[in-house]
Amino acid sequence: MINVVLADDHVLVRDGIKALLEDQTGIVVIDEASNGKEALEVVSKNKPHVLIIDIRMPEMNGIEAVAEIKKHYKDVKTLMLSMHDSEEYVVKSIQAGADGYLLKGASKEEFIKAVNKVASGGKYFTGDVSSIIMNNFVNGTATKVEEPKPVAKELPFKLTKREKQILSLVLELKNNKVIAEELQISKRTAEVHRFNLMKKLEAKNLQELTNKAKDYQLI
Amino acid sequence: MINVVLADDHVLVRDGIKALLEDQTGIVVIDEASNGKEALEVVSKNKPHVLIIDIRMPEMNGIEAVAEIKKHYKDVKTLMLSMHDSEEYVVKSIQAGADGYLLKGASKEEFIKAVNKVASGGKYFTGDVSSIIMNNFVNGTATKVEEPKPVAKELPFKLTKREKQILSLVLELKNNKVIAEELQISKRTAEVHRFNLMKKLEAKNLQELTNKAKDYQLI
DNA sequence: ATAAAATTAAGTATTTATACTTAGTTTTGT
DNA sequence: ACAAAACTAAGTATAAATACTTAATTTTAT
Repeated sequence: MINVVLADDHVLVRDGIKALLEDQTGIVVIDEASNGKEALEVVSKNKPHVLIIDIRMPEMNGIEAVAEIKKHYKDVKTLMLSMHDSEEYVVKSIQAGADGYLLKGASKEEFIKAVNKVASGGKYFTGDVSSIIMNNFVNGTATKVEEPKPVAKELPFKLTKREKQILSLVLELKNNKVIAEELQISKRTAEVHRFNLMKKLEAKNLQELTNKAKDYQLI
Repeated sequence: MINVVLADDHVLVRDGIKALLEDQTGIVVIDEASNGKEALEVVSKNKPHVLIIDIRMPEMNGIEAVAEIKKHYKDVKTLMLSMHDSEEYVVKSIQAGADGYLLKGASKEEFIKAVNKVASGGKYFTGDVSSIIMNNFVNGTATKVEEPKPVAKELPFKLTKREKQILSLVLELKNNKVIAEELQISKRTAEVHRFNLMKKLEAKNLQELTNKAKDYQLI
């Protein structure tokens, strides 16, 4: 049985969520609060498994409340509720230590999934805010977190789109045959592009080509 | 109008997704592929806005395909499809540069939301995989970020001193003539060493040689 | 609409690399 | 001292890259 505390300043919203969750065996709403301060008190009294808390509330907002709670009751899981996918809210919620984030328009199924997930020690952030998370926190190989890149030399030439494409394949040490197959062009064409690249970069072998490509940051 | 390419090895799945998306104005499936290699070709030919790609496929899996595509067609957005929320798949997809991740059980609404989101330059990772993302990539106040472990593979062979010497020159993309001059040996000798290196590392081209050398940390 | 730029690809000759094999000459370990 | 391992390098045949040129399409910009 998962014990839940609901914090939202609108009774209607609390009732709605309660209805949504409670005809589901396994989840029970044991107490409620109508602002952040109250949420703190209720959590300290009841030690629920999960606190579902709205972000915009009077007295003390949900994010501040969660930051406090996470300091003192580390095993109370927290699920943020918000009207919109505000970047600021999402970022601050994560920094505060929230275990999940749902929009108020979430379906019953998603609500239940989220509560179960965070109760069992996982996280649940709705897909609607994934874009914000990825852009602000994740630097996967291909994602940007604004690296301070060294100054590139000025290009005394311009490469066409196709040439850049072929350059990148050449730099992977692929031979013309492979490049041709990959781009669905004739091997002879690949050769021409490679030849033009060598000319433009004034390289007389692959080694020089990679070096210049690095210098000009074509890499 | 958003142009989509679908890659999945099951025709039924493709048909299902197509049906799901196409009665929605604004999205059109312009081509299909049944494995990763084919996906590469189709993408190179059609330059779609979005590639929806299954992860488990024969020939070349979806993650490898996306990694390739992201290198050469940076503005083709990619949406991964997977049966389950496998940690490995999610992590590798993000590292490959995927723009989104959906489970096959996603609703029509979520599908359409995801396609629109990635097409417009955003990200869409379903809530079901948020836990994985948070645990692996996000270091909010309370989450851990793990260091990448550079574990070298065990060497199933031994390189001689001379071979290591020549390997390092080969990896600098120097040709046999240059290497021979540098080491004051005959070009033919350099060739033999290079040949033996290729054999030992089981590489069939320079590209594979550099990759294996990296794997075994001979670099 | 049309000129300029880009992409495509063939032709030709020369140089390198690849894929081996064989084999003579050092080094090195015990 | 002596066998094993390492280094050297030639032979041969095939495949690929290099270094160009020419030129037919296709795309892009004005």
